[in-house]
Amino acid sequence: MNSLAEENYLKALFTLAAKNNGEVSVNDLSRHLDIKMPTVNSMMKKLTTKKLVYYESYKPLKLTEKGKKEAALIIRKHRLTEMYLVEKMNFGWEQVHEIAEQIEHIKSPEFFAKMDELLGYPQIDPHGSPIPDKNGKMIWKEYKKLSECTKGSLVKIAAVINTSNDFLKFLNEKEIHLGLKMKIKSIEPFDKSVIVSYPKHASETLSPTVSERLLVEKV
Amino acid sequence: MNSLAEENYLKALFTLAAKNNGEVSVNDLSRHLDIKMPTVNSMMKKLTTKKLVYYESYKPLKLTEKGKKEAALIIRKHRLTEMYLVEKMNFGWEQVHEIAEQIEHIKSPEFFAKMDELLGYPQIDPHGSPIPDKNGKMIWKEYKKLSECTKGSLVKIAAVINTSNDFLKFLNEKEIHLGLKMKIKSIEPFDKSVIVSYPKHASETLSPTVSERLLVEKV
DNA sequence: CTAATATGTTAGATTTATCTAACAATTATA
DNA sequence: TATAATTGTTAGATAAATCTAACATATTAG
Repeated sequence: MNSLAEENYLKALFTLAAKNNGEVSVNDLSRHLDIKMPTVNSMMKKLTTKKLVYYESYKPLKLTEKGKKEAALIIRKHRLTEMYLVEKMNFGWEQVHEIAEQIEHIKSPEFFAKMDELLGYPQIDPHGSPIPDKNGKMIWKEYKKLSECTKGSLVKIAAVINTSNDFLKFLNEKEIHLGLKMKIKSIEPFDKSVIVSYPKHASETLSPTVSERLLVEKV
Repeated sequence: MNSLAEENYLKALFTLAAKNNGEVSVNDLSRHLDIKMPTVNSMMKKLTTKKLVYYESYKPLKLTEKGKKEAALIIRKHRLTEMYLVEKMNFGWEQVHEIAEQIEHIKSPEFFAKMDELLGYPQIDPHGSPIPDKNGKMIWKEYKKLSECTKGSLVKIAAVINTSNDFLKFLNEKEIHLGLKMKIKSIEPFDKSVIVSYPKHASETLSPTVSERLLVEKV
């Protein structure tokens, strides 16, 4: 079992690696965690003996497969918690990060399995970030909300957040489905409505309520 | 801010003190926490310098007012968590203790305030144990479920668990209210129904569903 | 009331996670 | 390319929470 400190190093390695094609420097980690380099250095030796990190002096740090899996499971707990707090406890997104930073270290598979169940086994969180499954596997895309895209871009619908029946019915009526490609014609400056076009629909206006719930990828 | 270890000592002191009129020995604590006496001894010195415990060599340990308050707040978090897990996440009572032991250490007043709100500000948990309020104040009785009482005993209704409208309506119809005194005439051996008598009701049969939700005190 | 037993204390060691100071290797730059 | 700047490592110190061994005080029993 990993300590709280070890878990934080694993998580940091995982997220930093995502930005730097799998390689992380001691200095990056040190700054990211606000922990001095010698401390990071010795923790890396420790994680190496635990086969979680692959480390050679003066070379970049890499997570082993085991390390990646354990990190993904912590991130899973973090994202499930955030989503649970927002969806089931009515917190605002800006409030949940700090709480999730603590709850992600709770040791209880049942607790997170229950959250997962109550949330309907989501694969993507409402920021468009993937939620690893209980084996640490995840979709390797980071999606963007339609509401965050810029005028002129061509995007593909990748996922939908908070699939209430009413929302799904709405999408059906508008003939919006996964994989659909659409072009952003313009964005209404006043209320941030997004005006899009796609096959059989030369111009549709999507309110922020809708564009916040559609996750897309650039094409 | 207290460390996780310190919080566990405070909680243990509080619960042990409840059984021994406020005084706890180093040995009791040591056995209860499964931590060796010298460790407990030095932690008590530390908590004394933090004004949480009053300690003199070879004398029993006592929590200060400050210590009692901080302990009560941890117990509040524990009991709210247990209740939340059962009522809102469909856990069984036997599953929640371990999870609550971890969640009680989460630092986030907002998180527990939200649980409290979603549970309707309960003052007593479904075991009949009081839940301290956010100032650490609590009702100083431990109630028993009616279902746990024995034949012949005279009891007073002290609290009601899980106050659904249907249940309150039922109690109204039967003229059962807080403060009502009733005698337990007998207990049906087969299904554990409780047969009671009280003013204007010479004999009422209460099913386990009901007797599990009525908390009483002996008179 | 003494001796045996139980309880409590002190001293010093260990582990984990952190730090600072000093030194070494690598990378960037003049 | 030589040197300066950055990055990484080693050595040793510190604080928290635990332990064991040895000793001291209290309590209980004969």
